[in-house]
Amino acid sequence: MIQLESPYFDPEQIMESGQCFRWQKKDNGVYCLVAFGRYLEMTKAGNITTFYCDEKEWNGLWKTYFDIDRDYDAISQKIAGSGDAHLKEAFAIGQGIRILKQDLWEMIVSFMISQNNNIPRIRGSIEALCERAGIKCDSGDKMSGGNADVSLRPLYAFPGPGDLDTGVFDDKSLGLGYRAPFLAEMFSFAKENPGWIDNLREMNYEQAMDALIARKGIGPKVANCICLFGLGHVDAFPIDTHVKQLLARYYPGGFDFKSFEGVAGIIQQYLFYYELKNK
DNA sequence: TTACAGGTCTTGT
DNA sequence: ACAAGACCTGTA
Repeated sequence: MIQLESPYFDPEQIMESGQCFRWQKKDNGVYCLVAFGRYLEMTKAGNITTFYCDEKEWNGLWKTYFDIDRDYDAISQKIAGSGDAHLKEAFAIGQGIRILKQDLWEMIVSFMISQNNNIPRIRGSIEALCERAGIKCDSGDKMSGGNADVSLRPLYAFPGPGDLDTGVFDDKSLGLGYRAPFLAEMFSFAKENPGWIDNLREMNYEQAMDALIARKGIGPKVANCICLFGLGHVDAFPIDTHVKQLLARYYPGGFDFKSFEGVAGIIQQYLFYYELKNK
């Protein structure tokens, strides 16, 4: 196992910050997730988070996924030194949030599903797609305490572009609604153009935004989420219905983006989380 | 019944 | 360029 001591890591807050849809909290307080085809469990006690994996897997995969190398203390100090009282409040509530570096393709599909939708249905649709593809994730033997509830555990890897039949999206039980044709088109496009995804990784923020928005079913908000959570462009600042409301209410004179250049996307998560907590 | 959910597309000006 | 209106569907 791996242990991390930091006030800037909280599984509960990350899970509720809306950037990931496949994390789960089990009855015994264990958090679990599937990413990049791997299953992982975590627990938190005080400022110490325990990850149930070995050092090789930690260094090769999760360290990047959890954004471990970023200096969140510097962000904390930047916020403390700002004159933004609302942001300070938000950070006090959600300082355990991090920007996950998630699988790019998974982010594209997940946030396409998220448009004009609610969290429970988004999660249901995503999990249903994973089950439909039926690719077992590499999990097995690493369950904390050996008491994992298999019925709750996400068992399937996220399907790649070629892992689902195009007809699957017509199935109403997936709950995709009017987004189904967008997704069918994206899956078939990505399958026929395997270089498209890799090219996105080589682009800067503006280029990636243009390439993403060119696809049907991806607008500015979804593209920003993909840039932020899948490409690590931390200047991306997704403006959804909640952020729009919060900006109008707490920043009527305009938000000071210049002061937070280079971390705007992370700031957005604190604000978003705080807004949700207050509703 | 209506409104809303981490929006986007299409159409009309 | 910008403003409506439509859109699947579960939940309150």
